[in-house]
Amino acid sequence: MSQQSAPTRGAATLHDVAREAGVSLATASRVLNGSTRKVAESYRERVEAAAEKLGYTANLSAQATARGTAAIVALLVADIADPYFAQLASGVARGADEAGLVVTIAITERDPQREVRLVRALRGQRPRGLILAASRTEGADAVGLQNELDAFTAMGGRVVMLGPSPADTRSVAIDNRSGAAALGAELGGLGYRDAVVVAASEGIRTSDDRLAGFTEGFTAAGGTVREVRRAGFTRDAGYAAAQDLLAGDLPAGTLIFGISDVVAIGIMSAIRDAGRHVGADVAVAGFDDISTGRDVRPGLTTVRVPLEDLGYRALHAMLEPEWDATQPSLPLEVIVRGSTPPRT
Amino acid sequence: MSQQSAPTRGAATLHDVAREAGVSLATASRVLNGSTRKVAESYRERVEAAAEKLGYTANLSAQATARGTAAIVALLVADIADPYFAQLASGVARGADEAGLVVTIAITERDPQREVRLVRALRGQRPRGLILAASRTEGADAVGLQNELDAFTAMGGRVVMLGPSPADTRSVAIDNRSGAAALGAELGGLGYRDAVVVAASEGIRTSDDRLAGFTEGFTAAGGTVREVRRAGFTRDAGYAAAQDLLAGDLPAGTLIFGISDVVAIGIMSAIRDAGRHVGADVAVAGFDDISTGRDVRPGLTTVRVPLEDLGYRALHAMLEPEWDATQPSLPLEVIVRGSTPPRT
DNA sequence: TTGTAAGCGTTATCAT
DNA sequence: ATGATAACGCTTACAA
Repeated sequence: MSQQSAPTRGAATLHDVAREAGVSLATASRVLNGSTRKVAESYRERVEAAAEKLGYTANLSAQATARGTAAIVALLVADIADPYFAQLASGVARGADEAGLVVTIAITERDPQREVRLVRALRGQRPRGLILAASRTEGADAVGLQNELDAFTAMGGRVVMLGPSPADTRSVAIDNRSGAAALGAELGGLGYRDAVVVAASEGIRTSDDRLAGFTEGFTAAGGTVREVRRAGFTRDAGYAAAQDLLAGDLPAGTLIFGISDVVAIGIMSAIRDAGRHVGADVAVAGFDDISTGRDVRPGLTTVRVPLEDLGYRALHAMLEPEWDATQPSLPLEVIVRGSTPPRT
Repeated sequence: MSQQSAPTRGAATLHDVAREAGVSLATASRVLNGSTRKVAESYRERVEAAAEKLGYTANLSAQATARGTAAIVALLVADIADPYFAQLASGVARGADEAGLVVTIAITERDPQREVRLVRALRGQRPRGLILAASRTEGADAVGLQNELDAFTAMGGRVVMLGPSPADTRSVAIDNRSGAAALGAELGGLGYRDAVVVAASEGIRTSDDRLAGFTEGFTAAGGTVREVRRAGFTRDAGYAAAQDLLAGDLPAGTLIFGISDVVAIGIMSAIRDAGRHVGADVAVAGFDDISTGRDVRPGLTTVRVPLEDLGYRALHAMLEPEWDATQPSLPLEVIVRGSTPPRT
């Protein structure tokens, strides 16, 4: 029945239901849409029957206009095809579903300007909250974003950031630094002595923290970070960086730490495409433990971040009436797999 | 600034803008929100200045109530963490962005009943359209869904299905059958003689078509499908099925065709965890060409489906005023990688 | 407990 | 070209 778009109006309205049930609009509203008010059982039944009969669904937009806020949570991610964000989104969606919220998703494409525009546009939905994954929190772009976010909170919206965030912003963070330090220590303990880090550009907190942590842990365990390569957070950036690295002379036994699993997986592919062997020849480690890491061979050594959970918690951080900034960080766990065999 | 929710109404309204600019509500509306009507340059400027000054953003809900339809497209996927759906979603998001639409996403968890509930809930948003990926189109559950969808189209909404769909429904489909046939033929040509297919349950069109096509092509090329294992569309289902298969006696040189790449990747992992070798020992092929397939080793032989593109096209199929059912299928291409080396 | 009616922020019709 | 003003579908004091 995809006939040429009919007069648009077709759905049964609350009005229709009320008439059908022979009650007032108010009564119908009270029984159908969450209200604490009581209504007589007989009426309730009639209204429900009428609603069912007419196939009534509340018009969320109208509800939102009347209430001033919509049962929506908006999620901003860099790239939904990236498993990292996809897993995060999955957790957000689960939490939202439980809370009766609809999830609206927007893709920033890692473009800060675009992100600002998106926030502004999403603000128009009057969502209950905004969840931002991977946003710049420093630098020139950050202030434009912050203005937009302030406008949003000023009108009663809640903002949650995943990862590092300004002091007065709700956030769900992990301790990138100590996680990376633990990874560095572990790898040092395994006998690795030379490492190259493929990181994102300086000024990106997540990257900076992981780099600093790793260096700290690895150095303490007797290793040396020979070089830091600046790439992005994508698989292809990792691939390219590794390709470049391999073109020079990369001593066998070197460890490459990719700032995220996605990057690390790109690195692994580059190594193999260059005819070298991941593990025995060049070791690789990542961070996040995205599910793909289980399926590549050798398995990718990494730091496990409960991504789904993170998304779920972000949603709840948004729901919470009061925000307690002193949230415990989520547990991080080093997972050693075949990509970093013990060096003896 | 997450102080206790301030005066709640905080955002500047069109009314405010109009007053600030000293024009009528109507004029302000005409300037700010797409209207073909003309308004004098001097007014236009004043309104725009006022809007800028006040940080005005149109209230989409109010707009939607007034217009009767929201600038929203709702997307239903089984699981957003699954790369197949994530890539699809990515294309939808891109198209929506270009068209000035917001994407709302809902997760069905492969539960038909849940899907019906979700469609009903989403209907409440009065979205411009609904894009369904991987829905049952037959069986008892399908009728409940169809009712819900009919109600939606009756009120002017558009429905697009990805994959097989009822005759009068807009859809973007690929020719699973011939793609799988081409794959089967190619693999037969490579020298494979015995295959096991890990499919989804019977009655799921996509699975049925791929199975039928593969069997057809493989048989014609001189091979035999020894067995069909029923699993699901997930990585873990593939893993489990393969584990089971390997527990019996699976002759070396057997080819396992996973009904989708996600399944095939699970199969590959199971094979390796069982201490056997993918490729030389047991060959594996999949379908979809999700990006992960590039990063596993050996690379996964598959049929390339332009997923991102598919999502993008679905969005456009929704936008199209008239729907021409005779759309050409998207091109499918067999990609042979290391998981199915030539058998000599 | 139930109903009346005044909003909510926009759009769109109809005069001017 | 501009401006009143009646919808849009729903919520929510305030009455009854």
